[in-house]
Amino acid sequence: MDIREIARRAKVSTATVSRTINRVPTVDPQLAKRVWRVVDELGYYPNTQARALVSGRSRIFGLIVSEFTNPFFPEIVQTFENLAVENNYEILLTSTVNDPKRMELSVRRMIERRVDGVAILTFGMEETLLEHLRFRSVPLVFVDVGPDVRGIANIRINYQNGIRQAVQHLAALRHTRIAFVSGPLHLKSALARREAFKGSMIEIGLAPELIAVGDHRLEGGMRALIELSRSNMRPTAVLCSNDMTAIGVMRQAYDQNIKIPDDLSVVGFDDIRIAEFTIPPLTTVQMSQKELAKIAFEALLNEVEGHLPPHERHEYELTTNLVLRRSTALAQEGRPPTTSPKRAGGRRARKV
Amino acid sequence: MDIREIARRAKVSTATVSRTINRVPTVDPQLAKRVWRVVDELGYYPNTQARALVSGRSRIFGLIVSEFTNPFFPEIVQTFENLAVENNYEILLTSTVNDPKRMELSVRRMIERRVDGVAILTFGMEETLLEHLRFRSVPLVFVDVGPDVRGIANIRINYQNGIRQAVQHLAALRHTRIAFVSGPLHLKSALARREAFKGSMIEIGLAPELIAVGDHRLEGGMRALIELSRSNMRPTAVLCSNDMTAIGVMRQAYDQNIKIPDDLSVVGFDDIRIAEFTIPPLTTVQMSQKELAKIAFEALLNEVEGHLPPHERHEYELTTNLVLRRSTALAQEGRPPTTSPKRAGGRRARKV
DNA sequence: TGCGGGGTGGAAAACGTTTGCTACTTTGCT
DNA sequence: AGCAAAGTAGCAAACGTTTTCCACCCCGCA
Repeated sequence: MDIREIARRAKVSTATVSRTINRVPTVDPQLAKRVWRVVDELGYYPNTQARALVSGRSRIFGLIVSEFTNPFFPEIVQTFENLAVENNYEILLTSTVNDPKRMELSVRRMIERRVDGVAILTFGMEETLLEHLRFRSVPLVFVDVGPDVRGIANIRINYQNGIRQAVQHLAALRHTRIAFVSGPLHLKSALARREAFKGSMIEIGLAPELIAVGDHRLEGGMRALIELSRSNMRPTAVLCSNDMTAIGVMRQAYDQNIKIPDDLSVVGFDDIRIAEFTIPPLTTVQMSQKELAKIAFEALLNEVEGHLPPHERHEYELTTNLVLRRSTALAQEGRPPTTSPKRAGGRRARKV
Repeated sequence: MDIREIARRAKVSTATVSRTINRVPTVDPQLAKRVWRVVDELGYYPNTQARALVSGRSRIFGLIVSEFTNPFFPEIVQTFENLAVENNYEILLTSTVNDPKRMELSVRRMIERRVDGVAILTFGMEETLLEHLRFRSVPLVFVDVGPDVRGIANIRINYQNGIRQAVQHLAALRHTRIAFVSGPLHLKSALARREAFKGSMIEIGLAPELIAVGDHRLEGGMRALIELSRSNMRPTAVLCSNDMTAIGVMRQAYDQNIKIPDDLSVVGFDDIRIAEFTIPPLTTVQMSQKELAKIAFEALLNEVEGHLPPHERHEYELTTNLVLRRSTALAQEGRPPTTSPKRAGGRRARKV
């Protein structure tokens, strides 16, 4: 069943059917009504492929992430989809799983399906691949550390803001031996977080000495805590480069019978969904995934439909903020005899 | 840049280019090589929309889930995508967010993009909507409780298996007061789980009396534990209808200073990713999301490309299995003085 | 030498839309 | 009443492929 069938039954031309469906205002309301009736009766749905072919616009946005199973992304995908349906777009969702082959494939898939724009929300994309997209002048939006190139929108992330808040929060709780567990150091985003930590410590006269390197995953957090608790400057608080690391730290603490937050304060980064569900709920620096997705989508929409000056570099910013939950407490030395009555019975000798 | 451009430069017809690209064996290797060179030089990528238009096959599979932020789905989406790229398919991912409007939109989007098949991995889809798909004879695969209709593939889930294992595991640990926290009772899948629990209890001579109803979310689990611990038959073990519920139970237990697993054993259902990361790691009944996605994808592929008898009802089965972690232990009464040395110091009087 | 047949490559139709152009109808004004 | 202008609707080309014929070439055989 195609547009011609509709035209025949409504006794009009296909042009009129097309115009009716696309709500072109020049068609007579009488006719339009007739067309709509047939459309509804037959349950006609226009063929998007044919549309795309002739109009040159697919109404598809590509979304490249690294892995869906990375808890950072589901919220992003959901928000992106919500915006997409609102604006009559479809999403071509692609994951790189950190595999160069898959990255290349991702880009190829985007091009073959003729997406109208691509949001690249993964770190560590090879620049040569992007040339393919830029070459076809597909609008692009990058997060955080996109190549500094005209014609690519960029979302800069203000790590400093949230991390400073976290450090100062810990300092206010009388912590001085504050450790940092970084992410893998080849990631620009991980480096940026570490630098923000150092800066924030120095600002308030503390030495950023206790730094362990993790891998942004559970295991790295666990290892890092082992390493840190062996040091002779054992920390009373740990700030982590992401939430999974923090969860790893808490898990390791549990295994070593270190009570959180009584014996050790832990702060994460990202505020992924489950941060709220850990035991205890994790205090963390929020980098709003909703907001990020929203900015990314709107940036794309701007590039495609808005009338921004082309070939300019468009910058957006996302800031980060501390959200307090229950994984931090006064440092042990300075704490009054009884703190939170609910979490009684914490103060047992540390085992390590 | 299109196929004609390639044809011109390679001095062949578009037909030959098309055949070359599609690896039709009748084209002369000499010519083919010439074509490929031009293709590579120009970085030509065929236009999928044009392809789809003429071939009638979009090479897109629809995937309908309820919400990406539901931790049950990311693994499914990831696996589905992996299989898709392997088979040169694209995914049209759609979420219903449990909103009838969005469900309708989901179906409409599938039809407009002319997907080759749809996997419906959400519970509670309105049947009338599916008529639209069936009417266009789009291959469908349902999970669990699809309408019993010819031409729709169905993945049956064997809840009984895993739940029986869970109950017997608890019984073996000398638990007798085993409670169940169900999901929302309008969900067939929740009902099935509850029935499986009842059956498994009765089988071994225990009365399935302690049943609270939750909502498959954290909050429901928390409320359920409050309710259960008020009862005069306080349970020593709780089996939950899904993992989020179990996490809620554990959270509530933490707040009430009930030690898990020492004072209370907890078992979840689903084995979502984070079940491994809770404190303590959650013992749960695994309903493999990878496996589910795989079955769904292959079912679709069978319907589309395989030569199964059409108009027959194809059934698949997914079984469930208990995976042991650390949220269960011997019931308190029957436990020897020292159990796991690592988790020392649990045995404090319960506060509730 | 002539003919049949297998193997290759090309011309052109088709897929289902949108849209520029044209032609017709109506309206309003003089 | 006659004409211009405005408002509507239709014709047909175009989008970029695949695929069906069909024609051609070359080979082998009689």
